[in-house]
Amino acid sequence: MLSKKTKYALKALQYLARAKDRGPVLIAEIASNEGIPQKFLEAILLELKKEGFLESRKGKGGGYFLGRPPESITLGAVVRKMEGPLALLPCVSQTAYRRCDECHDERTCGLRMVMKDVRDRTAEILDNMSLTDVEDQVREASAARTEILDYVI
Amino acid sequence: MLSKKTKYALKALQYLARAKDRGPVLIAEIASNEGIPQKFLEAILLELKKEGFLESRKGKGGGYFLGRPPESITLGAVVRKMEGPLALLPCVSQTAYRRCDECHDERTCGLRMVMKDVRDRTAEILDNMSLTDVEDQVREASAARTEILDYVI
DNA sequence: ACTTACTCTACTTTGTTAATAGGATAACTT
DNA sequence: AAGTTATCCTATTAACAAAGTAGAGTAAGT
Repeated sequence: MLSKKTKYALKALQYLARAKDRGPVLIAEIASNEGIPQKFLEAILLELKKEGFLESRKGKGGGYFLGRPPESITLGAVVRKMEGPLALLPCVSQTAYRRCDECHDERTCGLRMVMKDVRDRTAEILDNMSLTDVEDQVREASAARTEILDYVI
Repeated sequence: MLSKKTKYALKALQYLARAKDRGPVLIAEIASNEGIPQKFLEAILLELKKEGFLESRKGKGGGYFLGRPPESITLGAVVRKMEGPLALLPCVSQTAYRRCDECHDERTCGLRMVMKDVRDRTAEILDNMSLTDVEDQVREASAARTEILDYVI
């Protein structure tokens, strides 16, 4: 399971992607609209800023906004930053490889082969899914729902 | 990442799958061969027994052995038992669904759609991978390695 | 100067992970 | 029946991470 911190980070980024033409957005606005504790969100946004995902302005008219175009921010990058490696075992992580100390021979570890497969598929999905892609999916899904409703009515 | 507990459980089950024609195996043997703290492993095996994956006999000649045929024990089932749901968000878990309290509308949550996809692919791999399948994969990989060596020599 | 809003440090609470210690119980052997 | 073997069970622990909270500091606009 993703931690709440990671989920909050993703929600906030999506919010800011949707608001990208409105200028800086207040932490308070994101917090209240997305149901995130404000103080906790402050820390999260700061972390995202340090990574370059976000920028901010202080004082009146200030707030947070995307630091890079939304199509260049992938869920994979965000999850890795907040949660750590996608892999289920250290020995199959691309970004944070570590040997399993109990393992005799990595090359013939069955568990490793399976978990590598899981990691690769997860990475394939998350690394190819940008904030823009997510919004597009939402729009498609909403459109499909509306069509169904039209048909029913 | 999987917890060590889960990894130990999987290693122990694989060990017992390989030893399935040798009768009961001592906790101490598994612990020393797989590099697992013995007392910790005791608790893990007990848990696996309660779930029906294992059976045991006490006293001399006793030990642990598989409670079901190895082809019927999937990595998915073991991971779910030891680690909890495969899903990255509670709202996409098949086995332990729970609403995300901050979420406005589950049907149009972009995050949910993506994470459902990740869950489904993970489940597809792990639920179709039995202890026997893992061993078969290992054998295949070893055979391939040997062929390459033969070729090189 | 005043207000606004992000920034930073420190702390708390709660829960989980990864064990360890020690005795109880069951089964087999002699 | 006594002794040995090996699992079973309860309790405790240290270390760490998750999910916040409190409060003062700093930069920017009016």
